[in-house]
Amino acid sequence: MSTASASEWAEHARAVMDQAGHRKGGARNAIIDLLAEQPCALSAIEIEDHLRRSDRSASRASIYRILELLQDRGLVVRLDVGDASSRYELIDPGGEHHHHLLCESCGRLVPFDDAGLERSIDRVSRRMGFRTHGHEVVLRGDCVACQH
Amino acid sequence: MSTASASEWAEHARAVMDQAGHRKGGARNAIIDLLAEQPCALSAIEIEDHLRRSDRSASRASIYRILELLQDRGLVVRLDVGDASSRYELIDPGGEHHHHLLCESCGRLVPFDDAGLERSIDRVSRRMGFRTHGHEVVLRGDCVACQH
DNA sequence: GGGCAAGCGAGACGGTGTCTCACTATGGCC
DNA sequence: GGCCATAGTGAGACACCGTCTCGCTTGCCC
Ligand SMILES: [Zn+2]
Ligand SMILES: [Zn+2]
Ligand SMILES: [Zn+2]
Ligand SMILES: [Zn+2]
Repeated sequence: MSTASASEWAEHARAVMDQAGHRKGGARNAIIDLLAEQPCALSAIEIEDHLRRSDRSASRASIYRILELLQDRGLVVRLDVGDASSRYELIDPGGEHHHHLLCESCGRLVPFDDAGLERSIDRVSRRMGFRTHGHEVVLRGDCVACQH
Repeated sequence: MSTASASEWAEHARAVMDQAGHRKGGARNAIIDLLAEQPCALSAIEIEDHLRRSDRSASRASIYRILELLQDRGLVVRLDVGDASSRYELIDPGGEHHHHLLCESCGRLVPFDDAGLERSIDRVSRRMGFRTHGHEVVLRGDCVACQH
């Protein structure tokens, strides 16, 4: 998620919302810009804090409302790693996505991607007869930095 | 999770707790028995409800306390599918485990397992240099019954 | 049986996420 | 540009899950 592709995503997101008939919105623009420059997922509370410290804050209700809108349009994905709060991150319009290791030592979320893993998921999904719209993989353990 | 292996697990769980120096406990026994007869994961609130309707209820504090104990001993696994509450299910002492499809139509949790998926997870974990203690895979979509 | 610590219950508490409702801003229309 | 309908937003009340405290109960060892 380089700076270039990040602002690309922001424009893409705004275009999608515009095309869907939504008016412009200050809070929504601020959230889109914030998400665009993140390397990985943010919780709703983290978004609230970041915005409060910037020049454009947003109320909690708006944050959840906007995140749900962005999810419905396929612009953002919500992921739950089980630490009492969901996190949100942008979806690459090119279809690329990644998964996460939750480090039990430092608590950080480490992204990774793997084509073989994606193929396995597709395969088992077909074998079971599911029609899947998405999936989530969370590893728990120690990241590279935390293996003393 | 047949009835036979379920009661096996209950005995196994009680033996592990006993060997770890824990005294007997009524609430703990009730929770172990309840988990043993479940085909898939239950939330803490569902456990509370089930027990309240039975002849041996347990307070919420005890439920969470006991579930954490069982987790620490590797008898139970907690999984989060993102609907605002964690769910708990027993771990097969033979090492077998499964993953889940969360059906977006009927809301049910459908278990499945797949050796290829497990291999992929091991492989990517090694490739990234993680030391993992566990993992979670959640598919979202429609189960077989919900594909009109 | 007596004593003590583990096990447990009841309820207060905190944080995340939802809901309502009034206010503000946007874009179409004149 | 000015008006209006309504989408967008903010503030706060609210609900829920999970945590914590603290006093009571129960199992276990002597
Ligand atoms: Zn990420
Ligand atoms: Zn994937
Ligand atoms: Zn299950
Ligand atoms: Zn697995």
